[in-house]
Order: sequence, then C-alpha cells, then structure tokens
Amino acid sequence: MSAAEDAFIRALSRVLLAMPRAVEHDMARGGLLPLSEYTALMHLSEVQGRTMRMSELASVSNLSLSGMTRIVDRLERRSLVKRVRCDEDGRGWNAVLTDAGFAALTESWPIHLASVRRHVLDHVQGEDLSRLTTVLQRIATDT
Amino acid sequence: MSAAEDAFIRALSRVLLAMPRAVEHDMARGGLLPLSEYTALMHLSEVQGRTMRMSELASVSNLSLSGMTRIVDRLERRSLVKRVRCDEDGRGWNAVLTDAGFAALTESWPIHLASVRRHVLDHVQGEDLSRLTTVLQRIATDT
DNA sequence: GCGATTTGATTGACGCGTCAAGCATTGACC
DNA sequence: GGTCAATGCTTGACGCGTCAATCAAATCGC
Repeated sequence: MSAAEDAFIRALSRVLLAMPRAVEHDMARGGLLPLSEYTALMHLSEVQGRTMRMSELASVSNLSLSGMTRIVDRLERRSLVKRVRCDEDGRGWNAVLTDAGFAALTESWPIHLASVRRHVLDHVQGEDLSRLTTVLQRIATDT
Repeated sequence: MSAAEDAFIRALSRVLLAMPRAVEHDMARGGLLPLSEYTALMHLSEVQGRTMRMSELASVSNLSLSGMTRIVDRLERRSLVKRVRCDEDGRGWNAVLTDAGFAALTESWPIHLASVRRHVLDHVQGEDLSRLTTVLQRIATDT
C-alpha cells in the first residue's frame, strides 16, 4: 500500500468513527431524534403515501431487517410511525409516517442540516463535491 | 441544501454504514481480528517499544478510554497484548504488543489490505485519491 | 507534610444493531 | 385442496462501545 493510499484509509477511518458521533451529539443536544430514526422518517416522508414496507425501509436505510424492526418499534412507541398490515401480502407490514412523525422530522431537520453542514459540507469546496460524490457512490454500490 | 450536497451526504452515509461492515465481514470470514482490535495492534506495532499508554491508544484510535479498556481486555485475554504499569506515573498503564500479537497482526494484514483495496481503493483513481484525502483530513480534524 | 482537587484507568448499566431461530402467511406442486 | 418450501417480519441472545460513577495515584495549596 502506497503512502498516499495509507493516508487515505487512515483519514477515512477517522471520519467513519468520529463524524457520525459528532452529528449524533448535536442532535442529542437539541433533544432531537437520533440519526437512525431521523433517517427512517426522512425516507418515509419522501414517498407517496408516506408508507413503506419494512423490508424496503431497511434496505434504503442500509440496515438489517431486524434492526429496522427495532427502530420502528421505538418510533411507534412514540407515535411517530404506525404499522399497517399490507393489503397485497398478509405477511407484510407497512410503516406509515404519522403527522406527529412528520412534525418531529420538521423540527429535527434544521439542526441536522446545520450539523452536517458544519462538520462535513463546509470542508468540501467546489468541484470536489461532485468528484467525491461519484467516488462515494461507486464505493457504496460495490458494497 | 442543494441537490449535489444532498447526493453527497446520502452517498457518504451509505459508505459510512456499509463499508466497515463489508470489511469486518471479510475479516471475520478469514477467522481474523475484528477491525477495532486490528487497529489497536496496528498502532502499537508502529511505535518504538510497541508500547502505548491506554489514553494515547484510545485517542489515536478515536475511541473512548473505556472503549479502549474493553478492547485491550479482549486482546489481553488472548495474550496479544499485555498491560504493564507505567513507570513515570503509577496511575497509568501501558499496553504492550506481544510477539503473539505481532504474529496475529502479520497474519491479518494481507486480508485487511485486500479487503480495503477491493471495497475502497479500487474505486478511487488517480488524482482523486489525494484530493479526497485532503477533504477527509479536514473533516476529521474539525470533528 | 496534609487535605482537596485533578487525572488515568476500570467498572456497571445501558442502548444499539446483528445473527440465528421462530412464526405466520403465501405460493408451488401433485 | 393439502402438503411443503419460501418469504416477511419479529424475537432472543449477544457483542460492542458509550456515559456516569468509582477508585487509586498524583499534584496543588497552605
């Protein structure tokens, strides 16, 4: 491994560990949703009917199905989401974003955005943004 | 947030979640050290005397001190590291890489390298490597 | 020197996400 | 149409890393 590659991997590792913690911390300080829950609600808010199958939600969130079960459990307990049996398939469940869930999302996103901007986007200028996006997408797709 | 920024953040999030799991998985399949333990041994192997204070090891690994205590506990149980009281400060402990630990590291690194190369480095070509490294270092430093 | 504070590290309790096992429901096949 | 594998999701058990509390050694103030 070349010195440049080594430096890259070390920097990536640090970001991998430290950056999500920093954002998570900002969210917690604001009394807001943890990142995993925020992300789930965000995905729900972006689809027609604010409804997604558990498996689909897990997959777009890059989480195991059982992990998503736990998250929706927590969200449902706080009435931010409700579970509705799936019409076409009696085994399936839909997670549906409630109005309260949408409100929580609305409350959370400015802080989330500010945190992400401060910790990440502020450090990526101009042309780098699109180049890096391409690289990251390739890495993400492969995995 | 612009569409480009949004794409960047989403791609970064996916990499953050998926990539370490992929590498971890490769290590586990080879019956090798988990990433956290691998990293600790690696840091130890790189310093004079293969010795580091717990706090220093935690800090270079971007982990809490108590987290590092657990990791060194596991490593010590398998005799890959030993704890030695610190001379200059009776409260402190040094983690010292043992020969067995060094051997485990030697055994692990080819698979670790191959995994990192396959999942990450193969997707970063030419000039992107240094540009991306700079950005990641800025992000890591800030946090 | 002797209490009071600070510092280095460990421990207890906890939350999170994973895997493997379990439970329904569905769909295929005879 | 009844059995049997496959599918969608949940549950149990577990490992990991965090925070808050704790303990011991060191340092400061007097």
